[in-house]
Amino acid sequence: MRASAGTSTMDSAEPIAWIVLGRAGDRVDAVLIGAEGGEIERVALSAADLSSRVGDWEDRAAPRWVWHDTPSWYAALLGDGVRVARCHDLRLSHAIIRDSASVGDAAALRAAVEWDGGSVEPATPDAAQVLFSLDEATPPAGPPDGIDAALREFARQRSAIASSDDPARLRLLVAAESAGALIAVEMRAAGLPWDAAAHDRLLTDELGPRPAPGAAPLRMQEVAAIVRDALGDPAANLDSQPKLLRSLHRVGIPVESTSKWALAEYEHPVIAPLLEYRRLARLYTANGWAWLDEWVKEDRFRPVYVPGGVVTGRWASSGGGALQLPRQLRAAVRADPGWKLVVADVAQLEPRVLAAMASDTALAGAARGRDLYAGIVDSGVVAARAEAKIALLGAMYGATTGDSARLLPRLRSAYPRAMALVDEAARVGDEGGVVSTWLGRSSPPPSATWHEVQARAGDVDSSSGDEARARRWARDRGRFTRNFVVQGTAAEWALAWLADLRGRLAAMPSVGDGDATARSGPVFDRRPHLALFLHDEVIVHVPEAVAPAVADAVRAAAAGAARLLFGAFPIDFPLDVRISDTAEKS
DNA sequence: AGCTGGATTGGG
DNA sequence: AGAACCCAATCCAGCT
Repeated sequence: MRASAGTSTMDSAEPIAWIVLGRAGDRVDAVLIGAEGGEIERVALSAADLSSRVGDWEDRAAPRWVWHDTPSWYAALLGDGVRVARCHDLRLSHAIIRDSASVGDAAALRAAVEWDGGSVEPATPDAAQVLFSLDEATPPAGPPDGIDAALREFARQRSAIASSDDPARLRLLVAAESAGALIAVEMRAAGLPWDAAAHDRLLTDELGPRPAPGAAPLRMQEVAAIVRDALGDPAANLDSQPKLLRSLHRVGIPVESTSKWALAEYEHPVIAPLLEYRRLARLYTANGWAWLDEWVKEDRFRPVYVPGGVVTGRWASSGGGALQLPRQLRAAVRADPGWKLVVADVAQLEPRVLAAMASDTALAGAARGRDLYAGIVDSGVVAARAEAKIALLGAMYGATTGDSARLLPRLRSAYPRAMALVDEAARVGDEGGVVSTWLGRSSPPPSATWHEVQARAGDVDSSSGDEARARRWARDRGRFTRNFVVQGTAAEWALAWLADLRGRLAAMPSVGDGDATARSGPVFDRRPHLALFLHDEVIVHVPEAVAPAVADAVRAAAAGAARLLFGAFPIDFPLDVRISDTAEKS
């Protein structure tokens, strides 16, 4: 290896397309690769130089960075103020390509089981735990981080993609997934602007002052006393489901569950205060002061996002409950002084994606430029918006009973192509097959147990119980694959939207010297940045002056995502976009 | 003591 | 009013 890339790198005939990184103790190995896949140069760096060298290469060559796991490289780069435009996350790409039904030969990838694990990043924000974990005898499982392993895996992946039925789509998918990995790290680094004082006021208004450790909040105690009074039992336990159930039975409420809906069936003085108690308890335990202390530091909520954490390709989160931001708490999401939030969500993302996947021009027409459900009503398919919604959701989720199932025949005759697509996905899953999203993410195959259950039902001496169970499992799987193709493709659209938007934000001018900066870290304190992503919603934290331009960029990115996935097919993805100080929904 | 599964409520 | 898909987080009960 040469000690330095020098200037010869930039003068060489072949431009740099990829730079693969790997670790070896305190050394970082970088391998520069040309567009044709040929190795241009190998460079050894000291870990201390990594950020400045990556920054130089990024400015001069704008390569796609290839690394084993995005968080374990990119978090430190961002901390040093280095942003990169593109990467190829080997771990995430491995999982997609390995399972994609479009890949002809995935045997080599399946054999490389060392790439199957999760990210090595800690699930908690506590840096001390990272240090301790390094001292452990058994390091946390994760993909290999050396250069040779990375080069071999990268070669396997490129070869497998080339063997795919549609290499361009699969390339698009791994690029989008990798862009998501960058964005997840960036959003954690920048954080969601969170007004801890406003959150505290909200808690105090609802629950009373913060209680001493071990004590319940005052307002919860008061409501609990009313509930116990109505139960005629001063010692009733309101937090244990079985005990509460027995208490309810004693006062003549024959519920079988203590859920909100079951209780709503009965008229009794205990019901209203009990529901109020549950609401307060939920707020206190899930998003109370303890949550605030743990997850909000210096007015930033920094959750751990897990790209690709859901089988369908949706993101998951680990800790903090980032993907369940309760409506009530949106008031605590607050832009820094001189900054605004651009809050945007897509109306009816999944049915629009379905219309485009199926080339269903009738459904796309109903969706054009307006509320999709209203469009279905206007087309005379059903009488009311609520019916349109329930029928379409039922079609995508696989409802078999109730109003939704009753309305399905009307959808089938109005939108035969869209309905055929989901019905076919259900049939394939029901029969044990694998289905794929628009870009080629495939559903996992049925488990060995699933196959055993089906096989047992086919035996000559199978019982009716065996057969009923096999049918039930088959139908369950059919509903899963039915939904998988739509939810998974919607996740791909959302990734494309996010990646396009990220590029537009990076191209916007940063704030001037006299303007307010945000408390969002070295890369993001002077420019608009993504602050939250929630399946079909984004929140961008922006300098006040550029808020309208960012709102336009969010819309343009949605149009870009539609073009990227569905080309010229006429499908709209209208957004609800608000410029505001908080993230509250209208 | 620590794990798992059920119940519940929150998100899409 | 619920059902039907994908989830996370909490607490409690019951188990090892």
